[in-house]
Amino acid sequence: MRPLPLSFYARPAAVVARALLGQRLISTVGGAPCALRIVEVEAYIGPDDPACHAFEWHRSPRNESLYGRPGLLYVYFTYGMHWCANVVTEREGFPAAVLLRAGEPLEGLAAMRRRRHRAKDTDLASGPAKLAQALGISRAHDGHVLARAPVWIAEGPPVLAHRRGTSVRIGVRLGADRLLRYFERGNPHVSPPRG
DNA sequence: CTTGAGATGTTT
DNA sequence: AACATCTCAAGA
Repeated sequence: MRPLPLSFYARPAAVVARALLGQRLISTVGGAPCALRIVEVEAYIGPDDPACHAFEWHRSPRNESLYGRPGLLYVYFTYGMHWCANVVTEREGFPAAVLLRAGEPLEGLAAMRRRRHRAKDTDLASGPAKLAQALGISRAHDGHVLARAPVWIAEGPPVLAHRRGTSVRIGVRLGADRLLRYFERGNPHVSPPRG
């Protein structure tokens, strides 16, 4: 399927986050095509956001991709064993991104189950590290342009506002006042809490 | 359904 | 010491 234009990502991170709900995330890592419908995301927005990895313009080899052009993948390693995938947004030089938190499996279920050992379908990609693992995304894909293989996003039916839920971001202490998590309400592939 | 602990390594 | 997490086991 045809990738979204890179101009899609050159907007405020919260706008891109909401627009990403319902889009199709595709991976051909490892050869087998896999596709997820994006059902949960979070925005991390710039040097004033204490939960953003680039708070106060912090810059290091780890988060270099955050400062790149919109449409790049920012992949980071966390908790000693997990990878998480973000989409860089806004403009080059301004660090803002959308964390891809959960997806509903559409294609390539066998390959995703292989990478996710014993997972039920609602456990294949219902969390950021699960999603990255299901699609085979890791360090090798940090800085990859989301407009070509092996990872890209194609157009899908958007999640309309009345089906959308909003909450604080999961697992963050600083910046916990901001409502920057967006998800499709009631979808069992969203990570808890699903309300 | 919930809670709690352990795994594991990079960054601060 | 904290961390944008997951899994398993145990309890309600």
